[in-house]
Amino acid sequence: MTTTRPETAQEPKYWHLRTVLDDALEREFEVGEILPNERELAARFGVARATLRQALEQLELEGRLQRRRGVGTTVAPPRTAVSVAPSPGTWPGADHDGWRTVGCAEAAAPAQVAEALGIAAGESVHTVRRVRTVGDRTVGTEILYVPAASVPGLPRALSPAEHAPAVLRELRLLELSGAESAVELGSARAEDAKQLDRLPGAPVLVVTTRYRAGAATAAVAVSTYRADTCRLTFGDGGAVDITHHEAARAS
Amino acid sequence: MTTTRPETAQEPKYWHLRTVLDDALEREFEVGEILPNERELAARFGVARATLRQALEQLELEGRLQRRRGVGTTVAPPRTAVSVAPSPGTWPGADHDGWRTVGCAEAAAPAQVAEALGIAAGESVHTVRRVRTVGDRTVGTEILYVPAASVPGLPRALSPAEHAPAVLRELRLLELSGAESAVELGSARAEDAKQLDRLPGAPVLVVTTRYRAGAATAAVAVSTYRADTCRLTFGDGGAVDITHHEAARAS
DNA sequence: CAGTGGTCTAGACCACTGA
DNA sequence: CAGTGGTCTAGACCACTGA
Repeated sequence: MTTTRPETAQEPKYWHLRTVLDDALEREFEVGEILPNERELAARFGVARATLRQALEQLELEGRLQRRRGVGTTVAPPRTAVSVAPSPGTWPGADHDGWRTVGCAEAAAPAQVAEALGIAAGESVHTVRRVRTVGDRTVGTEILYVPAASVPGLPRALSPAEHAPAVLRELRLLELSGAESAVELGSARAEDAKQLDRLPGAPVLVVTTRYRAGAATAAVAVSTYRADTCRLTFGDGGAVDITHHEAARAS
Repeated sequence: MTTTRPETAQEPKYWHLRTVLDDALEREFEVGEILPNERELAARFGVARATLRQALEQLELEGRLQRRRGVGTTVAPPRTAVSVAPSPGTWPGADHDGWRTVGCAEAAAPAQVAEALGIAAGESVHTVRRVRTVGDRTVGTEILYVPAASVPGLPRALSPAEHAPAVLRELRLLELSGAESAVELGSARAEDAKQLDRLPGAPVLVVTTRYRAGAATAAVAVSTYRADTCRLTFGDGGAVDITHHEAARAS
């Protein structure tokens, strides 16, 4: 038996498949086009379906494919650029920042949240839930934690519909002295997954932002974006459009 | 047959397992501690090894576990905070920015790189390769593309050892007018994977940064960080330490 | 209800590590 | 060389979609 590429004999089958499929996608498929089904593709490449699926998973993770149960696998459009921490000096909840409020509650701060906010566990915190949509797609969800102490002027008796707007309005009365963000990889919890139209465990980019007013932390936001379809942009613009995929080929 | 939780009967087994393991890690294990091997764990939970592995993969993706072939699975330490785009107005290659140069070459710009740089394909570009280490761990790799036109004062005949330092030095002579970054999920190519001590296809956070001098793009950097072990920080500090894992529990 | 992707099994064998 | 995680197979069945 001879192999055509003895030097790459070590390469896992699924990784090689990924490359082959990736090239084929670029050459022979249009965005939105539907691929042959998995059983068909596996047979065509002479591998088990599980192996084929490993390759597809990679490509989906990289934003090249989109798979939907009961429907099929399609070629994904380029990732959506989502601007994060857009204009310095801006509190969350500006009028047209792309977010839509879906709920708000007041409760005692769990330990981890309290720690991030620099308050005692159990102190009262407003929890504003928001979703971000681009076109008609939900690309991100967010939980914004605002200590009750940050918004002392908040009226008492608020209707559920008035709660979130009031909290955000009060927040804007504070002078924002700075904000820091961190980005890391996570997996979608059941609730987020449903809102993002993904299965639980889907890879997400988690952005944690701390908003400061004076020396204190006035609020903390935890935002969750679909990792397969989003590219998070920081700084003045988001125009850079070299993807990892293309850059790697170039190297 | 009755299930103890009829309302969660729909939950995939591997997802439930992930949760159970995650709780067990927090309660019964120390950072660095080694877990029972996969065959043992699968037997203990009464699932196939493949199913157990799906749960472990999730936890590794989330930075909770570290798996090494031939060694075992250990509880991972908290993610390393890596500062990205640290001080505004700073070119890459400052003296102590955590990067170490590992090579430099000059070649014709491939199409994608040329486009990002705003130059014609085939124009000459210096390609500086660097790695970033924290402690003795390589957490990131980078390719910095600098058009030859950006560094006109570069001496001719340079020894390989002098090439990269000279390019970075020339770059610092330009006035930096701004920089934009984008973060997205990718998978490690063979070369990056080796440097990051991961297998090909490992999830990485890809940061693409465009450095501007005047209206032109003076350089583009593509940095690749281990997604399992890194948390990328933007802005003044990186002190926010709510992880997705903990925030989700709190919600 | 046909067709799709998602989950799960039981098993074999390979690549790698460190004693 | 024993023990670990990584790869791969062949198959069954489930959940979901849209005609």
